[in-house]
Amino acid sequence: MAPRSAVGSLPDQRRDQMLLAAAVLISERGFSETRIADVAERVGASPALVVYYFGTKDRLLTAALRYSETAFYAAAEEMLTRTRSLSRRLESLVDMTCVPQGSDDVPAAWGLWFDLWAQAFRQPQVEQDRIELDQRWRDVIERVVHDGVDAGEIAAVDAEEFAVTFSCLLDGLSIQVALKDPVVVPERAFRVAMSFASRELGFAWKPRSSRRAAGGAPKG
Amino acid sequence: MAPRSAVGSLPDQRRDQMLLAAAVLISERGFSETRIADVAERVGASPALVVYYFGTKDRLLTAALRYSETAFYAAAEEMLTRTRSLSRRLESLVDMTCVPQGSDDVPAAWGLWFDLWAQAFRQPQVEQDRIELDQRWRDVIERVVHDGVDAGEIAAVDAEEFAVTFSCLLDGLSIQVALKDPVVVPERAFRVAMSFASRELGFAWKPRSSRRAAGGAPKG
DNA sequence: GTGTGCTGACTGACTGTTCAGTCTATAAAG
DNA sequence: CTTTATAGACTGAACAGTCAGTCAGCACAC
Repeated sequence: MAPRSAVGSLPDQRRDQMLLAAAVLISERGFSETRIADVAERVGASPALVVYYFGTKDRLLTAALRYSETAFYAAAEEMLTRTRSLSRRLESLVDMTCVPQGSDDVPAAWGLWFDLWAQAFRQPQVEQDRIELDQRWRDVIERVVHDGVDAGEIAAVDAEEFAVTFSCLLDGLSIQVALKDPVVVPERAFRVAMSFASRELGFAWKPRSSRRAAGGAPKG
Repeated sequence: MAPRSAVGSLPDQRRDQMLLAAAVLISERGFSETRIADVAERVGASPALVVYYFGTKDRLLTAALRYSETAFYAAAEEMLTRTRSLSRRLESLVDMTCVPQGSDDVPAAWGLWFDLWAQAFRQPQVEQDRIELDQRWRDVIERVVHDGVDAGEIAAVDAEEFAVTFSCLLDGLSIQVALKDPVVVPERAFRVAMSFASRELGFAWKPRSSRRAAGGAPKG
């Protein structure tokens, strides 16, 4: 099927398959409800093989968490290379966190965040990982702001302080959206986040009349 | 020990003991890591008795979640009766969410939030409960703002919009604090939240030079 | 004696992990 | 080219521990 020596050995592919499968399952069912037999079945292998690769269930699941979060940030940074305008960039960032998306590629689904937080709250190792990941996220925001200043789109501001505040606001908004709060629907979360940013940074922004239909993720 | 017919029958007391114990344990270990036997041991009863009262583990745990969240909002509303000034009220609300507290009375600890969210994301019944609870929280904020307007402390604003934004910001900040992010320490979370509120609502607010040492709560 | 609070002992199901051993492929030896 | 050896990927089956939930019955109140 796949060219053998394309990139990554066969075992490496297996590993990634398992991590992806685990990430999807965690997102759907939750960390503790994910059985290693489930992961095995999803990649067409025996449970023993999963253990063979990861040694223990915990290591598999935390690796899966890292795997997909890393993918999420990679996607964010990749987006920045395609988009240059400050407002467009911020819109994309908000989209990534506050708008339902059912991509199978990047299962940075909300379910994962909840379990990542719960895990980070109790496991020191995960706690450290999360801190680094979140710092990276704030760095992305900060850089976007600095670029906007450098490009003359906005006046100078305290980018770090903005990044802290904005990232927290996004977290809070995405929680409401993820938990289907009828008051904080995706369009509103988007509008709240963007109008906050435009107010704080001082650029003009108007909500588009109608954004992409607020559909549930495609899902099954 | 306790007067038998003080308030609530003996069984009612038992029930509450169990709910409290369960809440504490969930906060410490997490929802799925909390065993019926643990709860039983903590109240000095047999595991069978816990089942006798709640029928099933799931019912116990979700009831415990509801129990402590309700207690949290009750405490918030009680605070409002003691405090009248807008800024003081907001400070108290921020304190309740963003400052570490180890009260045994109100175990609305952060661990519970993470598990409540994870549960709400997957269980429709819990989802509904959480929505109602959060609406209540926004109502508290909204009322505080309205009172401030009525008392002439601030000019009229869109209180509902503020409540949505502010509650989300608080959620995000409290996550960082709970997960011990070195960049968002409690004092900073407090300052970010309050300066946001003062900016949006238009009242004067200055960070106190040094707030209560960022540390352990008074404890029992 | 009837009901309620309560328990100890038990079990049935689940599931992470182990292990002995199979299969395939590449490498070395003859 | 054939045979043998070695390693790594992989599996089926069993093990061992955990735990939610059951049940028969005890104690005490009314």
